[in-house]
Amino acid sequence: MSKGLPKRSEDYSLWYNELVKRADLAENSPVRGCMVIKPYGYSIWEKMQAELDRMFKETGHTNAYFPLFIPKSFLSKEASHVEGFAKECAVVTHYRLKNAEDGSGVIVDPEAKLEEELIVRPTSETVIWSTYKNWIQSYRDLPLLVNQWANVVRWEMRTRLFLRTTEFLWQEGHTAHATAKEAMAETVQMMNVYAQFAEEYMALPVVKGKKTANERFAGADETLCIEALMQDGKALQAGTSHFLGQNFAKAFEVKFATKEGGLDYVWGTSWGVSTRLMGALIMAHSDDNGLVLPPKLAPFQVVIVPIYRGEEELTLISVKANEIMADLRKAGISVKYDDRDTQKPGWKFAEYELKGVPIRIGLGPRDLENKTLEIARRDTLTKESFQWEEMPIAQKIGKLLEEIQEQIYQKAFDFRIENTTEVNSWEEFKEVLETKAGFLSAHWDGTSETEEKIKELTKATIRCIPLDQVQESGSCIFSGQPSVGRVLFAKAY
RNA sequence: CGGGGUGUAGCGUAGCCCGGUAUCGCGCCACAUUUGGGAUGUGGAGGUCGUAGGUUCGAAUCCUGCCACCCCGACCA
Repeated sequence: MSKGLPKRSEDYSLWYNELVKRADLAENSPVRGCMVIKPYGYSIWEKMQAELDRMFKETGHTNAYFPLFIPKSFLSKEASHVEGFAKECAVVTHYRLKNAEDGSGVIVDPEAKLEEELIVRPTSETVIWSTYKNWIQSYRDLPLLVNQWANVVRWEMRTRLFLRTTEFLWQEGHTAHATAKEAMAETVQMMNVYAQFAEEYMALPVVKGKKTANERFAGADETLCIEALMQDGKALQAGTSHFLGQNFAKAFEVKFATKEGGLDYVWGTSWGVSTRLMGALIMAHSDDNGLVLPPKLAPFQVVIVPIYRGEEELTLISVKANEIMADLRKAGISVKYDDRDTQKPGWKFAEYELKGVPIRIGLGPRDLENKTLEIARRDTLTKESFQWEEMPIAQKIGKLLEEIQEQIYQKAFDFRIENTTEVNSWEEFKEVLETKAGFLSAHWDGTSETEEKIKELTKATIRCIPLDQVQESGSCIFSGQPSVGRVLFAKAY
């Protein structure tokens, strides 16, 4: 039992915030809305980065880095883009400080005003497309497949650790193509990469879909997304992939000589996932005892806790523990041996449960005598006694890790199925939303007006038009107008 | 940015209404006994009471501004 971690059923938000802090993932910083990502939390992010980066490279992308600052004029070149981001931009107006004459400290030097203000990037489309103009002349320069790992700033009204912070870390892919078809294929491909990552590594089942015009990225012609369901029944947009059409190419005059000898604007995409995925990971699997991490993303997959009285016992146990560690590491399993004498075993058990370590091995004199190990699973909180002779330890643990990865996915998947409800009337819609929440699969007439009205009345939005949407005729739950298929509604983070 | 709430030691808090220099628990340090689910005892350290002003002989307490955090709206990955 974790000491005083709030219960999910009592106060989900409080549970989330406390968990993030107590599991040493992140904490608030002195700057409003910004967070310090602590070493344990950052290790998880690094694991995510490593897998995503590998997947991006396997699909032909390379990394580059563009500047943090964007000239103000760039932002206004694409009309809907500036409209979407203008209200949440941090602006640099001066480049120097000086000592106040009254000795009260340091002040902004009014002499050092910038001629053109700089925007701290909320996203990098503009600065990247202004650069692409110089990189692209011919169809031979295409496709251009670039990703960058960066921080961005969006001055949000309300922030929450990982889910919405003023500054966040992310990756943004920006590609340029000769044809719309190719760009669209890229957009779809990257959504699939995200979905695969979420499901295989985060053990997070997602719905792949298309955003409605209302929810689309500012400057995109089409936005694809992956949507996940959290334990409190709210949806979380976990990643987006945008088909930009020729919007940014036109705004930044990016033309290329076609194979046929013509001149055309290039077609673009952009796609990103952020540290918000950390929030999704935490909320999807964790319980009232703390974090539950999927083995594929855990900073260490196994922790060995020695149980001993006195130096001699510890020495004997450590010999066996080192042997186990060597075996596990040889099999590619990450393991930590916590032989600190400063904390007691019970304390360590609780601590590693809070931190979500998938497997804990207890090793004491009784085990040495009986040739056993105590193996405890974080996801089910069950313990078993393992005989050394039963099978090689690396094989045992390897199998168990796979099983855990699979089971937490399955648990989240079952949860999503149970919490996806088909509704067929406005009354039913409102009732299910209030009593059960989750995804509501319902007919919609396809108009923004209806979507807005529903949002206004219930706070629920259309999370996506699922890619696997079944074509069936029905009538809109709100307007009664004809509809060709169901879309997913939910309250969202 | 609007409404509500909170801010006192690393963390959680009492004290505030009714002004007199801060309570308790956890944690921390030392020693001893302990170690298979967050040990026990004894001793000890640690506080510009979020911050800047104001009122007062005197402010954690009363007043004002600011900052941060939480909840509810509007905004959003």
